[in-house]
Order: sequence, then C-alpha cells, then structure tokens
Amino acid sequence: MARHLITSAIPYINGIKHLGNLVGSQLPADLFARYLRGRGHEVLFLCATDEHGTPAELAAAKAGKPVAEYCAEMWQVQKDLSDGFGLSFDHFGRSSSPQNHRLTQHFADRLHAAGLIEEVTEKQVYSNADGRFLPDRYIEGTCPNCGYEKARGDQCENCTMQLDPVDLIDPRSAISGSTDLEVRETRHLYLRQSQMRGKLSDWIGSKTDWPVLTTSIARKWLNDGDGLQDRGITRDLDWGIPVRHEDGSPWEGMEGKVFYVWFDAPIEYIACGAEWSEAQGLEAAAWERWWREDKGAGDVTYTQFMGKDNVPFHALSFPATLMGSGEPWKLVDYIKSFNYLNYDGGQFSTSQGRGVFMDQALDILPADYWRWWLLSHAPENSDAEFTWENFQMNVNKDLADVLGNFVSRVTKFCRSKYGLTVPEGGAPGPREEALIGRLATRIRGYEAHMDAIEVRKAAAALRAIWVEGNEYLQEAAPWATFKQDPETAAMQIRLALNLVRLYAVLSAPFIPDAAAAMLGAMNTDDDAWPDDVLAALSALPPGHGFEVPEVLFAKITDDAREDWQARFAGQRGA
RNA sequence: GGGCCUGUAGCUCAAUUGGUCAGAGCAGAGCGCUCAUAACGCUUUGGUUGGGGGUUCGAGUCCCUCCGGGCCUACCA
Repeated sequence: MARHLITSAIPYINGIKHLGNLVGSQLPADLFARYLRGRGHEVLFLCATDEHGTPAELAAAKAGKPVAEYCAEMWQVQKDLSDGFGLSFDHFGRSSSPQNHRLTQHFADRLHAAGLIEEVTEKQVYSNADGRFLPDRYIEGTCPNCGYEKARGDQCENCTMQLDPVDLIDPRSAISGSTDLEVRETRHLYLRQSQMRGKLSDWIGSKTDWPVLTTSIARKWLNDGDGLQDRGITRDLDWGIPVRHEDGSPWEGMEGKVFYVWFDAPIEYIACGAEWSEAQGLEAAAWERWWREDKGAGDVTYTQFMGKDNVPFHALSFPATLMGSGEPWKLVDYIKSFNYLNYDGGQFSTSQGRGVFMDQALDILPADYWRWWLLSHAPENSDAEFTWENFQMNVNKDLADVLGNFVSRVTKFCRSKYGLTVPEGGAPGPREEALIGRLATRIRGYEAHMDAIEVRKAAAALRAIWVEGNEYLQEAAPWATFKQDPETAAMQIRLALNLVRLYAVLSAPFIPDAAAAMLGAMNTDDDAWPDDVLAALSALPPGHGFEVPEVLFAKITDDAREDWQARFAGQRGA
C-alpha cells in the first residue's frame, strides 16, 4: 500500500467550465484517484476554485454582486457540478480560504527572508473611469503595425505582433471603453526566479519520465532568451490575499495590494489539505503528513494533472516557491499534462459560449456517458476533437452494446432459466481456464496503463476486457447447452454473473455510477480488486440472490443527437 | 519572428523507441447465433504512413526541405 497525493489544476471561479476543461485535468485526476483507491492505496485527492484576479472582480461587478458573495455562489455551482460528474475530491476548497491567506503570507515571508523577493517600481496603465490598474490585455487600441482597431495591449491578434500598451494608438479601457487612461508608477514584489534557475533546471533534468509536453515547456521557459525571468507576485487589486506578513503586521510599501493569483493559486493545493483536515476535525499533522517531508510525506507520491497552458506555473513557479522557502515541502513527482479538446472543428470557448458546458452536459445525459467518451478520447498526445456523431457511435457501441447488453443478456437469461439466484452445479473446463488466463493477462495490462496514467490505452484495455465476456458467451452458448446439460449451463452462467461483478470493479474508475448499479444488481458490496482473477470469479457463490438491473445505458438516438447538435452549434443562451 | 507538438485505413487512434507481410476499434461487406438494449460472435474490404530528397543491410520511426493543423511566447487565468 502506497500513499498518493493527487491534485487537479484548480478551475477559475469565473463561470461554468466546458468539457475541454474537464477532460484536461479534473476528470483524468479523478480516474487516477479512483483507480488507486480501488487498488487499496491511501489517496488524498484535492481540488479547489481559483478565485482571485481581475476577471473575478469584473464578473462580480457584471452580476451586480460583491466579489466575495459572487465567488461563494460560484463555488457552490462548481461544487455541485463536480459532484454531478462524480469527481471524488477528498476536499473541494477555495483559494480565498483563511488557510490559503495564512500559507501564502507564510511563503512570502520565507522567500523574503531567503533574499528571493525584491521590490520593483514599474509603470502601469491606470484607468480613472474604472478606478483600477489595467492588465495589458484589458487595454484596447489601434495596432501601430497593421492598423487593426481592436488590438490588445499585449499583442495584436490580427498581425500577431507583440505590443506594449503604450504602443497602441488611441488606447482605451477594454472594460469601460474609457480613454481616460494614464501611466502611473507602482511598486510590486518580484519573485527572483532567475536566482533559482540552476536548481530548477537540475530538478527538471532529473524528471526523465515526464511527458514531453511538460518538460519541453519547462525547458523553454528556463532557457529561452535570457533564461527564467523574475516574476511579479503582487497586484493592485481589492480582491485577493493582502500583502502582509504572516503575523498580520503590515508589509511596508505594499499597503492596499494583494498577491498575484498565480502566486497564491498553487499554494491553495497545500491550503486545501489544511482545509480538508479542519473539515474532518483533524489536527494539522493530518495534512502535514502529506505535504511536509519532515512530517511524514517522505513516502508520498505526488501527481499533478493540468492542461498544457498551466505547465509553466506548476513546473517552475510553484516549485520555485516551495524550494525557495528553505522548508522541506513535498514537490511534485509527476506532472501529467493534456492538450486541448476541440469542439466540432473549432475550439471550445468560454467567452463565446461555444461547445458543451458541464451543466448542459449533465442536463442531457448521465455523467458516465461523458466520462467514458472524454476519458477514452483524452487529448494526451495531441489535441483531440469532439463531434456528436463520434460521441453517439462510441457511447452506443461501447457502453450500451458491449457492456450494458452483456449485463442484460446474462441476468435475463439466468432469470428465465434458473431464477434470480446464482445457479449451482457443473464444473469449469478448459474453456473457462482459457478465459481466466486471457482475463488475467488483460487485467494486468489494464493496470499497467493505469499505473502509467495512459488514459486512452487504459480505456481500450478495459473495453477489450468487456468484449471477452461476449466472446465467451457466444462460444459457451449456455442457451444451447441448457437443453442437453443444464448443470454445465449453470456453471457458465454463474461465471458470467461473476463477470458482471468483476466488470463493475474494474470499470468503476471510468463509470462509477454504472459500476455501482452493477454491484447493486449483483446484490454485493464486494468491490475488492481482482488481484487473483480465479478467486474474483467465485465471489458470488451458488444461491446468491441478484436482480436484473434497469437498462444501464440507453442508446443515444439519431433524433436526440441531431437536436443537441443544433442546440449547441450556436452561442450559449444568456 | 522564435520554440515545441502534430500529419498513419472513410472516422478515432496504435506500432515494444531503427527490425518479419504497418495494427486495433468504429463505419462498410459477407456468414453465423438467437440468451440479450435489432444486441452478440466470426470472417473480410480499406494505407506508396502529407509531398520530395537523404542516412542505413533495414525508416511510420533519424536528418534536410516543402505543404497542412495546433499550442506557447512570461501583466488573462
């Protein structure tokens, strides 16, 4: 039994996430967590909402609510959707939690003491009408290069030229449209990441088993141009973690400022552990044994899941924070990063409301349908594509025909010939031995893919295990056997009923609700992992009662598919 | 502009890291079965591996080049 700490990239508080966000971090993280728990390991699986930053303030303003209230409401919305998708977080926290305030201020103090924080005076654009400093991309104007009128302050999306806000002709606030802008001086804290370049480079260099996507992005940041750059970790905003010392005393010159969201967001992974232990009524030692090498985390394996856009912060900035503190914090052991899922020929887009969002997905189909399709098409090696036709065909074939129908034919056949108990009699022969041998090989292969977090390969391996059941039934043909030799047919169907339980256990990480329904129908709570396949296939003894379950997976009809296709083609309704 | 990823059968993806006739699933075709959600099983048709050149006994895999797709490029998160 090993100990596994798992975190999923924390979703931004602003709005409901789409299926691309889901499959890029939370869903595969949940798959891994459920699998490891199923194998009997000790798992702490954490996620939270990322609540600070300019977009949260603007969204709250748009909703006409105080930002704290807005975030609290949106946290509940996201929590409910997480539950709806069966995401099995041990705790779903908030980056605005008191625990994160304390820890973020703690890390800033430690980094300061280590000489890794410096004060920098810089010039930023201030909007008098909006009453706030504007991040570069919240400033719009005419591109000096190509004349495009809606160029952003960081880059012109028409000619792709890198810009500085002061380059723009007729600059205006992207929030209010106001042209009453001025350049003001402001002081900020910078994390001297450049000082840690060698240490980070050695550390990344030691991670030879990480996905190319992860290490190549990290190396690029380490080595490009002048190398890793220092990074501002504070902002002039109202909503966030105040720049103060851990003991509450003011940080001279930083009054009224907050920490930058990308400084405090990863620290929430740790704070979320603290939230978890408090929620459980446990002492601090409970979370520290996951996060502190000197307090029991020495044997913890820590795996992070995220989309590729998050890699620099997890592979460099956060480790710089942890290492720079001089304290023995647990560093990530494996970063699993994902590419993007596209929607029907283009990108999912939160701002344009394009694609299927988590709430809509659950409105039209059970979570397991989405979980299965998304995981079996996870964008591991390159961007993947969602189309309704592909979704319909795959789900119908894999879930309804291969798995669902197997459960249905086995349970109904048994009910009609032997009644609703596992039949007795008969003895396994060479055919059953061969089946068990094949299953054992396939199950070990499935485990290998899951251990390596090869999500798509694991899904294919699982499906092949399901297919074995149908092949066996076809060959054994208990409906024919029954006429000459009802004892042997009883053995065959007893085996098949045990396969239903076995499939429930193996499939639970992918399709937890259906797995639970299968175990329920088999009238058992024995969900032990089949380390010994032979033994696992006699878990349900003769005489054990069972039920014929409701249809596990109703098929998606052409009409429904066409309806959804049309409904989600345009913009998301207000 | 720079960096990285990617292009394999109609579709979604493999290919033990340079080693037998490039493999699966779906879709298509044929046959079988009838327990089952018109489901299942078996057989089978599809590929000059984006184009061109090179290295090698041997290239989907390595190098060059051209074409296409995508991501990142540090003050969105």
